[in-house]
This record gives sequence, C-alpha cells and structure tokens, in this order.
Amino acid sequence: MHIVLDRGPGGAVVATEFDADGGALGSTELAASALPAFVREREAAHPRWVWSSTARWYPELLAAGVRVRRCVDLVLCHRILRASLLTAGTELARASDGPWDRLAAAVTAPASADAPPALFDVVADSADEPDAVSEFSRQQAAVAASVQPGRIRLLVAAESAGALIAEEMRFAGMPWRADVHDRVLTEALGPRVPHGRRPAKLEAMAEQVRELLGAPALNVDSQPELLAALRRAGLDVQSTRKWELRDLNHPVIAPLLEYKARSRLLTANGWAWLDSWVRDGRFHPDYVVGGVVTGRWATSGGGALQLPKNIRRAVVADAGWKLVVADAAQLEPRVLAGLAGDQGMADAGRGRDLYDSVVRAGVVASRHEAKVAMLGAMYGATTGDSARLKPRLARAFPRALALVDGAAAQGERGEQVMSRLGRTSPLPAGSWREVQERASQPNASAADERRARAQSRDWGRFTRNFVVQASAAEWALCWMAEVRLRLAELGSGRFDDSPHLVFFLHDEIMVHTPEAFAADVERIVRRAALDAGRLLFGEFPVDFPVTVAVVDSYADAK
DNA sequence: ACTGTGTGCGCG
DNA sequence: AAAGCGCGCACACAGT
Repeated sequence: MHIVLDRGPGGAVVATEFDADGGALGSTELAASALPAFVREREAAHPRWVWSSTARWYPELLAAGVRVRRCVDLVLCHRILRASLLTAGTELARASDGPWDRLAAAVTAPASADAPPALFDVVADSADEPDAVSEFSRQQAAVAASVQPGRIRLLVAAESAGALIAEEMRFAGMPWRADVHDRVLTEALGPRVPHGRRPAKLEAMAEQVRELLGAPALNVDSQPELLAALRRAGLDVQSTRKWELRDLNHPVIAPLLEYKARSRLLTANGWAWLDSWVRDGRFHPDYVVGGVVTGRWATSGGGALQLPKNIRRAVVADAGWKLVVADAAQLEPRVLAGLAGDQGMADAGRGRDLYDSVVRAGVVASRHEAKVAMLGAMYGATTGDSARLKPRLARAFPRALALVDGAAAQGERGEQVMSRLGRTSPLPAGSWREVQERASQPNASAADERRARAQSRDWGRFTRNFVVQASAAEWALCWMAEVRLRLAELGSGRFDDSPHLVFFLHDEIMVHTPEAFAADVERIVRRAALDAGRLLFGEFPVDFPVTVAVVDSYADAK
C-alpha cells in the first residue's frame, strides 16, 4: 500500500492512497497541522509513504514524535532512474529536464550556513511543488519496464530508506560531550580565545617555528611564506605537505608538524565547530544522501564524515546507555568478489581476514602488501608497490581483476558503468569528448594524443573504482536499512528510550542504545550484514563479517 | 567586501 | 612510502 503526499493550496496536504495493486483508493485533504496525527494513524498498516523529498517532509513529523517505516523519496529515486542504464529508454529517462530535475539538483546542492536550503528557493511556494502522484506513477512504470526490475526496485527502496535514516540521525543526533571536547582542545591548544586568534600553546609553537627558521615575521599559516622560509633554511622541499616534511632532518620539522596538526584541530574541529554543530549534548550534522556520484553520502555541514580520530573521545554514551560501533571488514574487496562471482576471492574472505588469507595463500608476503595491492587494483594504481603486485593478484583472482579492468576499459572509451543494483556512472563532460576527438584527427599533435590518453586513463580509473565503491555503498544502505527496521522492533521506537542509529560512515554504523538492549543490537547488526549480502548477491557465497564493539566512548571502538 | 582557486589534511 | 578512488572544510591569496 502506498500513500502519496502532495502539497495543496494554502499549505494543505493532499494524501492519495493506493492499494497493493496500484488501484487508487481516494484522497484526503488535510490541514498541515493535521498531518502528524494522520500519518501516525495510517502508519499502523505499514504503508510506504511517497513524498517529494524526505528532507522536506520528515523533519516536521519527527518533531511531532512520528516515525515511519518506509517511504519513496521521489527526488532521490528520480535521479537514479533518470541516469540508470537499467531504465534507459523509459519515458522517465527520455523526457527532457523538468521540475523534478531542478528539485533534485537543489536537494543535493551544498547548503550554505546563512542561506536556507536551496530546496526552498526552487519551490518558493509549496503549492508550486510538482505533482507527486503523477511522478510516482512515471517512476513505477520506469521500474516495471526495466531490464532488471528487481535490482532497480531494491536500489530505490534502499536509497529511500537511507533518506529516512539520515533525517532520523540528524534529528536524534550523536551523543557529544562538549565538556570532554573542550578539555581536549584546551590541553592541545591552551585556553579558549576569541575566534580568529591563536590560543597560547599554539602561538608558542608558531613562535618556536619562526625562531628555528630565523624568520621573525613569518606567518606560519601562509603556505607560500612557509615554503620560502623552509628553502631559505636550506631545506630542499617542493611543498609544505607533512609527508614531504616528515623525513627531513632539521630541528624545525618536529615543532612544525606539531603546529600543523594542532592548528588543524583548531580550525576544523575547534570551539567554533562545537558552537555550530553541537547543542544539548548532541552533534547534528547535515547528511546529503546520494551526495556522491557513487551513491555514498556526503555532508553539507559539520563534516560528520571526516571526524578526526583525536576528538572521538567526545562521543560518549549517555549514562545507562552504550554505543554499539560496527564496521564491515574489508567491505570493498568482498563486494568485488561478489560482483565478479570470484569464488577464490570469496573463499579467501570466508571466516577470516581477507588480507591474511591472501598472504597465507602465498600471493604476497605481508598483510600490508595484500591490502596495498588490493586497493591499488580497485583504484587503478600505475606505479609503486601496488602496481608491481597487481599481476600476482590477477593470477590468484582472475575474475575479480578482470571485472575492474573491464570497468576501466569501458571508462577509457567514454562508456558508462553500473553498480550491482544499477546506479550508473555519469558520462564524461563534453570537453572530454572534444579532447578525444581532436586526438583522433590525422593532424593531431603528439601533445594532443598524450593529453587524450592521460584523460582517458583518468576516466578509466574513475569507472574502475565506481563499480566497486557504488556497489559497496549499496551494501551499506541495505545493511543499515535492515538494522533500522529490526531496531524498531526492540523498544518503543522513541529516541529517548530505545536503540537507534546515530552515525554512518561508509562501512561503519553506530547505534546508541540503552545498556539492556546492547546484546540484541549486536546480534541485529551481524544478522543484517548477512541479509545485505544476500540481497545484493543472492546465493553466491561471499561473507560480510562485521567487527562490533560495545563501548562507552567512540574512541574505544578500535 | 565579495568570489573563485590552490593548498593542505581529515575521513572511508 | 605518498600514489591509484571518492569526498568536505578552512585558510590564504588573487581577482574583481
């Protein structure tokens, strides 16, 4: 059963209900204020709520204490279905850009701190929002006409579940102890000072660097000034990057690297960050579902996907609660094994660390080499250890390597590639084609050809990685969606007394749970990983083990 | 005063 | 070790 929500005149809501066969059951017109009660009442029958955008509709429901199990996020699904090769040729895909494309672009645009989300610029008046009922039927027709309806149906369901989770995580927030964070900052930097000034300890380090370089007026934060000062001091460096500086033998290096690390802490996750993103003991980041081409999530504020390890100490469970932190081990190579149907690679990952097995099988000498070689194969390394070890990997896992090499070759030709469930890579830009075109002319110069070849390889590395990263993102969405539904059965479903997801980081999730439920949560998280593997790869026997830590602080999870 | 680009570094 | 994928953010700096 589906219930489609549309905006009517004057902020009213029109709810149109459909039975399981798609037959219309009629419409109800509601005042906006009556929506939460309506949703709460109908939710008992577990319908799938269909709305323009979860980011737009769900927050007010959550604020009213209403959660839903399932939805269709039309904007997110529109984007997938328009681009997917599995639905190419459908009416939805062939139409020229319309209001849903403009909405889709707005939803995934980064929101700036002082401007409201762009969504509301595009749809200035909510009554202007395009018609959800007709869009929903176009989307259903596209899915039905797909060459593989099962896959694309699962993808849009998973994406929509992700949208619900993102809003719920933002609403509930991740437990964050501002006092612990402040202590970390004060220890590292000195007492808090107004924004824009350097705290005492940091300033002392800057002064030390200036002295050791004999450059009293140096602004340590200025890359050009610092580079010049390092060279004047006799250091042969091309940049001020830490891995170039690290191996130099000069007394300024240690204090300089220390300064850079602490300065980074101040600017990226200092007191200003704390003021902006943490309130009432919770961190509320803005997730952008599908914000990355591969289907990974992005953030448009708060930098939740880049939380440095050194401040994870501030993530602490409430009294009487625990954090269950779960991480999918070697997710991308396992996904690759599934994609390629590479039995040998799947066997290597069975019941143990995949990289250890690669060593045990005599393919490479150390776990580190195994990891570097595997990542290099998936990223398209061309130099270094990683490229050198690739032939050995190819002998051990021919199908897996053939799959990524094939994806790279397609990209080099300017073709699109697909994830397991049908998310499709973008076409290269027009300028890319022009460069290829020029190089194929009879009068093309050697420089033209070199440029075309380099650009072609670049795009090949992108599509090579796309198939793996995008499929891994799908696995993670399925995993998390399954976890969410099962968690909802554990308690009341309220965020103040029941286990719920509070964080997601590509291949890692965190559940904040009353202590009494922690063991159940752990079981659910492991079980859901099995289910996700089956959803993506059916009976092909590839394992997806997860490491689970039940902790008080995120810092203790690894 | 604003905007766009380069650099550097955090995460997977 | 620092190159092979995907990101966001902050700052300095140069252009307007």
